[in-house]
Amino acid sequence: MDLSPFSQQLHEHLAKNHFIVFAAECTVTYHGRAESHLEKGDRVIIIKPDKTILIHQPTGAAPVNYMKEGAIHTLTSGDVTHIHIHHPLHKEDLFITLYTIYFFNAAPLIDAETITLLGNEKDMSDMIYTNPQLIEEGFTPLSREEHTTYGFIDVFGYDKNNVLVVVECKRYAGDFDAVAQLARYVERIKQSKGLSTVRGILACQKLSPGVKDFLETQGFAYKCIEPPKYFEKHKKQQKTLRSF
Amino acid sequence: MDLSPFSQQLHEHLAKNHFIVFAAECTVTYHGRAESHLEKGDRVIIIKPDKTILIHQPTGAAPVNYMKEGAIHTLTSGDVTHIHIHHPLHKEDLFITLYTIYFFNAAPLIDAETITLLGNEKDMSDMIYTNPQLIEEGFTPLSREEHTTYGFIDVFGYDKNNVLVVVECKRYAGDFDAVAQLARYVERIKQSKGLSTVRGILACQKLSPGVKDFLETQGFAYKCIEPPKYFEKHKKQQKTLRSF
DNA sequence: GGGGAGAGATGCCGC
DNA sequence: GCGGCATTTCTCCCC
Repeated sequence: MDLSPFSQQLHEHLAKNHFIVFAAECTVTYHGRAESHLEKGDRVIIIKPDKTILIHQPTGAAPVNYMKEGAIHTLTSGDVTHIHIHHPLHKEDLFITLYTIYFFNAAPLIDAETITLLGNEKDMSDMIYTNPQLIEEGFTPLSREEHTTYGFIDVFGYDKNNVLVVVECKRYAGDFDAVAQLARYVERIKQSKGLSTVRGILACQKLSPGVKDFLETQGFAYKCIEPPKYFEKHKKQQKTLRSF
Repeated sequence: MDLSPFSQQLHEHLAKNHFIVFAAECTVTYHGRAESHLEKGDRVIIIKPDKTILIHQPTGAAPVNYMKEGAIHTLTSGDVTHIHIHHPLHKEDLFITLYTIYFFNAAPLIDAETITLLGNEKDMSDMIYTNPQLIEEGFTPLSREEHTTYGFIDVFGYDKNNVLVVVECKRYAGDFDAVAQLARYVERIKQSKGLSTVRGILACQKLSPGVKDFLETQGFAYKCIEPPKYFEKHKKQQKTLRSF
């Protein structure tokens, strides 16, 4: 049995590892970490050169269904086209049935660039290493060892009285989980170093409601610190012709 | 100054709230919760009817840049086309410069369907309500109160000795954070009810390494439970013609 | 609108 | 590969 003209076209672009984008009326079923089903509707389907597939509805930022790199795509066509995407490693299956194709495009896209991102938690702990007085007067960070047997500690060092201090950074609001993390790290440091006193400081822009009390109950402190931003803001908007 | 033919086309589809998809060689800069920059390369850009924008590189499941619903798109064109996306509520800005357009498509897509998803944590706690013996013999769940002042407790009830039990469900591996959650809930229940003894049970498929000891140190128990799956698995693969 | 918590989270790094 | 942890997490739901 031959494939339909559309399936044949899709097949050829898949074989060439093209970036494929099309809009279709379709149904979608997923079996894997969970089970999902989506009745007939219009969606945009993206298949990347690495065989990542994304299915987008007309609203929302997240794909309604997807499959990550490493899947095997299989086509079947009769009155309608079926795509079966199987991921052997994750033991997942995605079944798409295409009823109407609204548009179709594919091209061999090339992109060697990697995004540069600044203002994350790593930048925050870097800033504290460079400017330890942001935590408090007399704070001396130890040489950087992020991934040690002690755990994944953002910053640690000694205070002016030579007491070990563990600092947990959060970009925005410090929540209960952040306090739980800090408690685990302080406990691990105490055990591994055989110390009875280790201080814990939560460094963030603000605290979630109720966290301040919880933090103090545990014997820890809060230090207000904002994450760094290096790029200049475009204060002056570009001269524009039309807006939506 | 007039817009270029491409900008004019884009402008019209934006005005009509169409689902827009195009591939372009472009640069992208973001200012907001963090700062990012991406040098010239080939990407696929999606603009949804709700003005959500997604920028995808040829690999990976996550968009390299994006802006959620509620943004204002502004076009400027000369030798190249600039799109400025501004989100007044989130105080975010995205600047895209388009150098080459590889393909362009837009259509008024309609989708009234909502995805049906099964096998999540809610389904798991529903299953425990219906089959309380999964936790242990004699366990009696109380009426469902997910969002109380105590917090967001998955299941709670009495054991055969009339001792209050808090159950925290996890779909896959129970980790340190799950134990911390359980501890918070048990503590809040003890305080609010004035009880000295409240049991805590972590219900999940398996435990992360080290969590078993931590759980027992805190005086809590582990119960192995798998999340429910309702849809039949497609055991028999469809007859296929070609695979990738 | 903001906070808490789950997610088929994704992605990165280290072991 | 699995595990831990940040994320411009996203999304839902409730206050």
